[in-house]
Amino acid sequence: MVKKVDDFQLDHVGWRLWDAASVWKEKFATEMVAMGHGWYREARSSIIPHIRAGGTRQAEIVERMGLSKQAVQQLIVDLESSGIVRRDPDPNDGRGKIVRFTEKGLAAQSDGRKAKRKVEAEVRAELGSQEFDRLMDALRKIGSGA
Amino acid sequence: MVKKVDDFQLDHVGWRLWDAASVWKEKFATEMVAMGHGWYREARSSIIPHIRAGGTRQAEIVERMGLSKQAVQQLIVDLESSGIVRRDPDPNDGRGKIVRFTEKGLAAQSDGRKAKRKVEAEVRAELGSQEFDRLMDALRKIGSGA
DNA sequence: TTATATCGTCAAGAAGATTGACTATCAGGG
DNA sequence: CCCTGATAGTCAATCTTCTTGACGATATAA
Repeated sequence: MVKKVDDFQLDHVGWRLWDAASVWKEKFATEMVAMGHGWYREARSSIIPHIRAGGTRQAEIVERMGLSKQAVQQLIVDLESSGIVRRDPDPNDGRGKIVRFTEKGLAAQSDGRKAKRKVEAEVRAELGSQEFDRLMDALRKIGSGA
Repeated sequence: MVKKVDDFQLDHVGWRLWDAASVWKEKFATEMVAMGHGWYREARSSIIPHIRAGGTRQAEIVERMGLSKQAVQQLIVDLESSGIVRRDPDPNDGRGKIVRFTEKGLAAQSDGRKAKRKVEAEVRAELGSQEFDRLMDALRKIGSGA
């Protein structure tokens, strides 16, 4: 199925942003699957960039992602059962847990970066370097300010 | 809750596009609610721009939206029970149904256009007209081609 | 007229996220 | 040292959005 715009009222920034973001996600997911990460799914993978090399506390991931702690937990549990991350108790806080990559997780993270670079390079080629940089500037301006 | 980027790996086109699209959606929803459309929710409202003044066949909406026909139907049923649209049998095809706006629906569509213009104007003001136009060009290039 | 395809519907369920209720732990003030 | 209140994580139930599967009715073409 193909989305259409033409004669209706869809040619505005909001839709264009969403559409472009969708294209990006699809390309990225395709790359990840091609690299053998069959477990890859949007929601799960959205956690990955929030885990530091040395591990990140669950509460910090919650804060960073802007989701409820329960939602984040469910995603982490899924990633855990897929062998992407593991959780250790926080030595400095008996309540806390630290989320760390497993070997498999580190590989996924590395492939994720590879996929990101590849898709980004495609977009840059499509637009030209200068226009790409201008796009990024504009997006940063109208984004959430992060 | 606030999303964060800083020292992680989130400053790339995909995330920026998604983030900017999120900001847009939130602003738009806020406008709609402010105009009294309490029924407004993202999924439901995504149908509205696909209904023509003279009505649109359900099957055409399905094709345009790129969702399953069942998903589209559920959204239409919801809109119907909120009094936004009604459905008449298609006089030219005993199988088909034509989705039309009610009075309330026409008002919502009109307010939707108003909200769109308002939010778009905000973004244009933030970027400057020239940069805004360049952004739109770039987004059209990297979008789904519609 | 008889296949075949299309249009819409009903039902069940997966995926992602939410809210509410609860336990364990921490940190600060008496 | 012991309350009090805030924080970290968990468990359970539920909501929204969308999917797949099965189906009846109508259209189209051989």
